Amino acid sequence: MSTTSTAPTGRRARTRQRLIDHGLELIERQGYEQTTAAQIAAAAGVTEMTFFRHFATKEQLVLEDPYDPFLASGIGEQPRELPPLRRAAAGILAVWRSLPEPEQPEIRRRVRIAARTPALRGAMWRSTGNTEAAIVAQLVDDGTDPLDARVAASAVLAALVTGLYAWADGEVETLGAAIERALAVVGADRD
Amino acid sequence: MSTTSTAPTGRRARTRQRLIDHGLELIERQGYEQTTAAQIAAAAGVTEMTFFRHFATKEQLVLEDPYDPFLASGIGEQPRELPPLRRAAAGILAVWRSLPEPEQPEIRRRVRIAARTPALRGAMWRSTGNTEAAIVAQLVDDGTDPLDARVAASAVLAALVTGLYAWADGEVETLGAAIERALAVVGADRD
DNA sequence: GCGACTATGTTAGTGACTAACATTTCCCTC
DNA sequence: GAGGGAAATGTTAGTCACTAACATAGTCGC
Repeated sequence: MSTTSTAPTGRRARTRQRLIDHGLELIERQGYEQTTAAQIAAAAGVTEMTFFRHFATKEQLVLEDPYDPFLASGIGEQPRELPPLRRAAAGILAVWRSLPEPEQPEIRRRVRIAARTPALRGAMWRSTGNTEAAIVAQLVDDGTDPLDARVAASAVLAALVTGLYAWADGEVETLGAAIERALAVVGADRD
Repeated sequence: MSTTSTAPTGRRARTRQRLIDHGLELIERQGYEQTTAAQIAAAAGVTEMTFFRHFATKEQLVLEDPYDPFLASGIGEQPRELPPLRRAAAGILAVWRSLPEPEQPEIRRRVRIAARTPALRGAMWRSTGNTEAAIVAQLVDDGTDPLDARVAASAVLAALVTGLYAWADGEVETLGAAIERALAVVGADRD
């Protein structure tokens, strides 16, 4: 096997990347609804069918899960006396602070498109499913009632996504600042 | 003008009601994706075109905003010392407690369908737009920073919707109990 | 170079919607 | 209780997201 496990370079990977590049550019220029899958495919030098073989839906071209179930991993280290919402928020904040800064320009481009496209704002919630499940599992593991855990997880992710939108729109300088503020509102630090 | 402002009974209203009745029944029996707009229209004795004249999208047949911007009206009466998330949660809880019990069977039917249909879970967030805006406006009016207000509003609504799902799925006995629990998790009462 | 496998192309279809125009049904007025 | 005009619905012909079945073309190990 090749050692370049992080950046595959086969034919399929190249086609996929062309679809992403041309797709995001077209969508930013013309808007999401005004850009058809066929257009993107043509721009990438490929047929519509091939587009859908790479992305099950048009949404997925934009919403390549920017979320990460890994975010939930810090929750277990938070004091159990805290109520679930604050434990979740504090745990995510701790993980975030320990992470290297991610690929911001690419993520921001995607989030900005999602923030401006009503149809995608809804889809964004679906794409957080894995992360939400991970947060719920972690909270329940630590003894939280399952319903309370689901409520807390959805609230924390809603706050996070809202913060991301603000960052993508330029209301907040850095991604880090947006996340810190969003999590503060849901009680990551004591209020 | 007629005095029956609450229950229109014209031809259009009757057609709309037939579409809702047959639509919800078909969808509950066969699933949302498996039920086409044409099927629903035929069951209601009209054409597909008429269906879309009553509901801009198939989603809207199910998601006739069960949310109410009126929920935001109690936020102004909460103490301003509270952080925004808790003010929003406490305000909504206060309004809820002051309301008469709504039409539960109909709402529950809709929420249950939405809870079981991934495509609708995303759409549900879009349909809370008005309520979210009302909460944000109320918080900002009372002096909250706009970004914090948006984060708090989205978190409160996420909690509410998650509670509603649990109620529709039968995990919580009453709608009231579901709402109280969901709002408690986001700090409606002191923790 | 040659097969096996993978990536892409072709064709034909379904279903959610939209636009433009024709037709029916209701209801209000005289 | 006709008649006219608006509201409600029907018809037709599309576009676009997405799917299925089968055909072709690159690619890679050997």
